[in-house]
Amino acid sequence: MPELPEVEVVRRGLAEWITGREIAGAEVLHPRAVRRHTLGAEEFAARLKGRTVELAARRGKYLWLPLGGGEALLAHLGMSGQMLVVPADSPVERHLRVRLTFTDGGPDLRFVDQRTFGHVMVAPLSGQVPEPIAHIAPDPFESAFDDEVFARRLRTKRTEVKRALLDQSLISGVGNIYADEALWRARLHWARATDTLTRPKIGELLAGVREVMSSALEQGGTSFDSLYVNVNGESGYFERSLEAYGRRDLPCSRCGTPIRRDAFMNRSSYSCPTCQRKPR
DNA sequence: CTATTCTCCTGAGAGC
DNA sequence: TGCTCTCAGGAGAATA
Repeated sequence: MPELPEVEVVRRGLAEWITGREIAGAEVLHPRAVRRHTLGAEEFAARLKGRTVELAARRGKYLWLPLGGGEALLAHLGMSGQMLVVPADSPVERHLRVRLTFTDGGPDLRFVDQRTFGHVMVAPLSGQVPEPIAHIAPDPFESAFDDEVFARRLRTKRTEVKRALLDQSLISGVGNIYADEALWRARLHWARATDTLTRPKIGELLAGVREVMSSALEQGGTSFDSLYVNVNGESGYFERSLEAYGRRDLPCSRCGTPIRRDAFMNRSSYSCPTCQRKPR
């Protein structure tokens, strides 16, 4: 559920509330949350103790907190992960997985994750980016993202355009929801073969990705309040602004045709049968 | 090498 | 009411 805009909302919250603070201790309440930290939960906690958070960074759906010494606390929210900034004496959340306390006695940073697809780890930085995510492409809001390189790589692939959008090594930050929204904006069917896309159409697709994510980010900002870093996918934006995703049988806002749901990669794909013509 | 499928997980909601 | 089934889906691992 959390895609680039939601993760960016979290990053901003962390930048505001966690930057410059020294970690007093870390507690791992569920080992699965640190499964990608190869040295284990105890080492994870020990590695964090006494470290100071320098800033909050993000690429695509990953976010990380540089800790100095060439290392960072790297996090992926998965499906249901939340980073909450809550008073240290707040009751333990039902799905609390990792808890960080700080030497200033201020609010905790808590990683809460119902479905445990998310994870956190301490990882070395290689340049600006944590080593474990070096294979991830820049996201479309980074200056490092090159539209021409994306277009070239996209047309070289032999797959469907939606699969390509979800391929984080090609473009990062796009998940199932914003993929459907971007395709609707670009009037592209999800199954369109990437090697048949024209350069102008790829331009429309990238514009669609950027527009929908920018718009979502503007509205995502509203779900953040002072002591609470919210990753609440269903708030505000989803009710009002989605044009395709989750709108099965509802009229397309451009042409009135009922939106169609197709099975796609063991999940769903929503599109307008009229605006987004199925390829032969 | 590339492209695709499998797997992990919990809770909400539907259907009987 | 309480059970079973389906669905939600990111991304690394496994497979074709």
